[in-house]
Amino acid sequence: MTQQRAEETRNNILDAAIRRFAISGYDAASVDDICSDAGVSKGAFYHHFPTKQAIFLALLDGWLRTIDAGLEGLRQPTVPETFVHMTRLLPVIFAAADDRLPMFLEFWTQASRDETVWQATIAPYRHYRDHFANLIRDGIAEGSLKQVDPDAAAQVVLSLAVGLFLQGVLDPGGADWQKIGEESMQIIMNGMAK
Amino acid sequence: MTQQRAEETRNNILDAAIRRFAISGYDAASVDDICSDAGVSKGAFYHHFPTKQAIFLALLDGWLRTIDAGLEGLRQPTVPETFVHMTRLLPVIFAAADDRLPMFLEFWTQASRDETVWQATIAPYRHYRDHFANLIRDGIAEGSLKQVDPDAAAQVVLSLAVGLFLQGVLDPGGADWQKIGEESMQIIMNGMAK
DNA sequence: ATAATAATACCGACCAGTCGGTATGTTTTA
DNA sequence: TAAAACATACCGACTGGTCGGTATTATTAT
Repeated sequence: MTQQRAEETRNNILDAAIRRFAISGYDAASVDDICSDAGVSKGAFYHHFPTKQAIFLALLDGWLRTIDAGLEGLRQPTVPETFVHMTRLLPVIFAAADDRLPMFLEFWTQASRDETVWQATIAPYRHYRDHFANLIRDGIAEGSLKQVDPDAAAQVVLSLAVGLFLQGVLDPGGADWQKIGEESMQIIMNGMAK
Repeated sequence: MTQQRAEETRNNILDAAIRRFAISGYDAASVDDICSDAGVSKGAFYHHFPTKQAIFLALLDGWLRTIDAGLEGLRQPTVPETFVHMTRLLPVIFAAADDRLPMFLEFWTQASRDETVWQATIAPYRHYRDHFANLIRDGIAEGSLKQVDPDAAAQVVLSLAVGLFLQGVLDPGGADWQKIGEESMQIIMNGMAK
């Protein structure tokens, strides 16, 4: 029960920051905004986070953990099935974190300009690519995929995922993204299947 | 020959704006920055553009015209070949407009928050999707593609393009994007080919 | 158990500087 | 000379971050 209040305050600040960044963007969202939204003073803010960027990185870190967790334990009988099954994550992601989605654009935008943010944002994608590449290697080994270049193929999957995600964020009503996602993956797996 | 000087000034402002937005982002790039970079006074700026957003939209408009122009006249003997050939645009886009690329992130970020920018940024993607869908319909008609849902398949292509582009912007050295692009499209076409 | 002490959490006024935009004046062009 | 093009000076609102000080909680001594 030590720092219960402190942790609550910290979470309030994080939640408010998500909201504000999503609405106004990183630059436009002022620390004062975040504080008043969180019902907390500026002093409290700078007690918990050294800079404005620090809270941004904290949010990013939380997101990556969420995705990592989602990618575990969805293995299916065959590798192509596993990939297709993966698209089931899409509606979950979209639904469970509706207001957070614009944050990703913030992550990417900041990453293109700030080396620190870049390291924290982009580097993990290479981790996902490796993950996919290993899956594809398994598929080749089990005979369900033909002998494609695993790294290139993994990149294809990753690009598609990123593209789907970005469009889903920007144009939620533009298509049935769950359906598109599943069909996309199906087509790609068709193209690589033996 | 009336407004020759005026047009030159206008172009200087536009060029400087591209540079500044790419470096610092829309919010952080100040009008003063743009003006001094363009070697022009603030009065001149507001003589040519009513607001800061107006110059942003002007840049966006120019970009969409460029892409539209690039998509013309690359028709190949068959539809799958046409799509694969399309990936040849990638290095051209990347090379010819290196410093402008981060601007796209700005476009997307702004679009997620501003209805006006959204209309100007996202709506055109539906236009591209229709373009792709028509191509796919042609492919089905000519017998090179099997009977996929044209709209869904077009969305796949578009998502892949967006994903490739975004990753290329964020991580230029992370992969050989030209190669990845070509192989991706190849895989997708394999998945849809008859 | 309780008082004393120390550490943490929090407050809000304040700073120096920046922002987009305007008002007004000067120069260039037709 | 009238209008268009450009320059300069300036405004009020707002920025991220600091700082002196105050509650609140945890630790230790008695």
